[in-house]
Amino acid sequence: MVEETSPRRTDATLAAERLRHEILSGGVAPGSKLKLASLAERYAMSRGPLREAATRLAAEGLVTIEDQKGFRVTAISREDLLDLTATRKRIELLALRDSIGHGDLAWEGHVMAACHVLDRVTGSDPAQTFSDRHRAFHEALVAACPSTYLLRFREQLYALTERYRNLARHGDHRVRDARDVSAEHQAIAEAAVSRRADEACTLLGEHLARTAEVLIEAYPELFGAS
Amino acid sequence: MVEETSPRRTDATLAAERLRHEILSGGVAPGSKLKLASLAERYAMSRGPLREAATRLAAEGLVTIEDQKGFRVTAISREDLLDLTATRKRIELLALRDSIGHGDLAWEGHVMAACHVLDRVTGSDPAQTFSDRHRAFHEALVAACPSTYLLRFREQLYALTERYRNLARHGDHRVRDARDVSAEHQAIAEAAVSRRADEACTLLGEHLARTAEVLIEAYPELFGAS
DNA sequence: AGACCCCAAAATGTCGACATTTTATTTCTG
DNA sequence: CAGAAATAAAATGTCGACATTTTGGGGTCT
Repeated sequence: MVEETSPRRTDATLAAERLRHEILSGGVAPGSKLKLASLAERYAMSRGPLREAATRLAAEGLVTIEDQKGFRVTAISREDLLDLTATRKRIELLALRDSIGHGDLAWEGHVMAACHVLDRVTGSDPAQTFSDRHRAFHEALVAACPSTYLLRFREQLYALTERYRNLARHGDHRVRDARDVSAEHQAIAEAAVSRRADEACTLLGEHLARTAEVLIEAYPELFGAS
Repeated sequence: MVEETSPRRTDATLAAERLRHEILSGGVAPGSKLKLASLAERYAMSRGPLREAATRLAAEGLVTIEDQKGFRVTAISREDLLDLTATRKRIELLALRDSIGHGDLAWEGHVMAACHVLDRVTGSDPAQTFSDRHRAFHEALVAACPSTYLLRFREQLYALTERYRNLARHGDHRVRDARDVSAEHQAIAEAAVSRRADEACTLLGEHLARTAEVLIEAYPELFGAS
């Protein structure tokens, strides 16, 4: 999907990107209010663009709007994580199967490249964080899916999952996977480019489920302090 | 789904509802610009709330934003309709299967009620238009699906489809179905409440595909004047 | 005639200020 | 002292005005 970057991004767009990054990376606590006044000061702009940015994020499920009471970061819960994971699995598998069916040689190359870069330590280029490379890999897997709607939904769900992941990591660092994530990724990539759709879907499904399990275990009670 | 109606809706929310209705009913041509100035005059409010309303509608896919160039009604195309239909079919079938699996007796009642009311002529209550009842029926079918994410996606896709339908009807009236839509609805409802999931999904899938065919045929070239 | 530049009209994006609602604090009462 | 009413503080929602960008038209030069 080509990023239609406008020649000159508007303040609202810029604010949306920045705020999205803050929420996704776990910088602001779930359920906390978005005080536009302080945000406006930090971002060095008026409240107008901030309102629009928050509205856009609300569309992605990262922010909730309550009339006359402003915006607040969407709360998290065990049920939400379960629903999110289950739905993501379904959507993601549909997209993967499509992608395997439609992908050409270039697609295979991108998948293998993203998989290769994923685990290696990119010593000199920390501009691409691990989260970015991880996102790029999963995106490459489904990139050949022809349905823009499905891909849009998938992206939304991926973003929401990423927030949970970053919140868990931010909370305490004991979320270290006992599993070999690297091997899982490689197995998925190989099955995908080899056009073994059933196997790839099975592997990806297990991969997602396992990720969710780790996250659920990471939240003993799910009451974030702040 | 309980409508969390805030005690006092804000102007932006009101504008969003009104504008959504206008776009869905085919009042404004696809691809046309949303001139906020004239809209502000018609709605008797400032451009601020209008901006927010348009932003929300952009999240639902009814409006597209281009930085520095404002908002415009999302364009329509044959490919978009095809993708939309295919994706909707997938999502809708997932939701229906879930709903059949989880629905209780009350759900069965609501489905049958919505189906019964659908075709009958409600002589004295035109407040519920046919579109509303049609929407209510399809919503009742999947109402027992436990996944809020899936239902949200389904609702979005349904709305987008409804726009195409209204545009076709608005364009020229020869979009009269040769098929017996009423019978199709009834068959789906019966299969659903009888817990014959496979049959219900097959019927609903054919129903959706047939609707899309009618729409595609309704657009000879798909170049809206204006 | 066609392409280019320049300029005016219109529309967008942003800001600061005001009215209203919510939220927190104080004060009064039983 | 508890609880509720009254009040003060803060935050939201909305408006009108200004700066910037896009858009459309006219004129000029090759």
